[in-house]
Amino acid sequence: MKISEVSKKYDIPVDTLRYYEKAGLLPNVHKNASGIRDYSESDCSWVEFIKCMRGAGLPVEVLKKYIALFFEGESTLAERKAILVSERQKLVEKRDAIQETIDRLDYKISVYEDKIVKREKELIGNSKNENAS
Amino acid sequence: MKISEVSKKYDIPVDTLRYYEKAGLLPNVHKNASGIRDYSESDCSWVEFIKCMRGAGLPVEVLKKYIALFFEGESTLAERKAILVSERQKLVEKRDAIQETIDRLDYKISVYEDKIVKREKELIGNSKNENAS
DNA sequence: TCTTGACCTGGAGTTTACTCCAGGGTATAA
DNA sequence: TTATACCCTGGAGTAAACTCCAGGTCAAGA
Repeated sequence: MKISEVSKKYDIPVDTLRYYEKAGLLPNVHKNASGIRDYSESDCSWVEFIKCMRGAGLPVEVLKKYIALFFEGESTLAERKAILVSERQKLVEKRDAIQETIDRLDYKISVYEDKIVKREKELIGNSKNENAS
Repeated sequence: MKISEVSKKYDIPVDTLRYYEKAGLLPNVHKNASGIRDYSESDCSWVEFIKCMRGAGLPVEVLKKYIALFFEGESTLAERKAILVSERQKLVEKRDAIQETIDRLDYKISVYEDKIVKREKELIGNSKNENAS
């Protein structure tokens, strides 16, 4: 698969795909004789994984470390798991912080709705007065 | 309240508090004759609000706009509400993306646990063989 | 009076994650 | 065979949100 196809498939700019590779997130993308990338199925799975993780905000550095450990083999299983557990915990905290903010916004929005209705009523009242005077 | 007290109370660096002010998030912090900031109760409420919103990832620019509208008065109620609704929606999407990633990590972590247990068993097996030979 | 610590400003520097660009090679359709 | 579209690299540029620093003011305690 060529880079433009991967880009389209996962909706990631080609520059970003090259950047991820340079950063060490895609260590195994094969290049043909004239230097053009040819993404394998496995490369694509990694792209999809990276997209998901980046979408949740995991740092590129963390993904780089994880992926490097992955390609070191079985001896790194425990360390890889530790990374995932730690990042999972951070995501839970982030999700909860976001949820609290959503709840707070919900409340504020409902207050705004009340205020806006009230103000509209007042404006109608005023315009009636204007017409009457 | 002096800046260092606000900093301690909300766990926000003094430099960040000054930065927020410069960015327009705290338009009303009073300064005494010698130019030293004195945060009012109301300023503190804004600091707390900003901390919550920034913690969920709302951009400084958006907060700046919201706060500017707030100080313009009642005529901006609808516009302010629209900002909150729009940001709320983005947070919901973000929360859901994070939740999906958490779920995915949970699955991966459970797979890792299985693999690690399996590998430990094999290692014990090998060491038994070693002892026997 | 002197020193210490907290405060001030304007502006430069840092970090993260892209994003863009110049300059150049390659393949393929007309 | 020539134009067009796509690919490459290395490196510079950008955006957001801080974070740090130099150089200076000011109040209070020894």
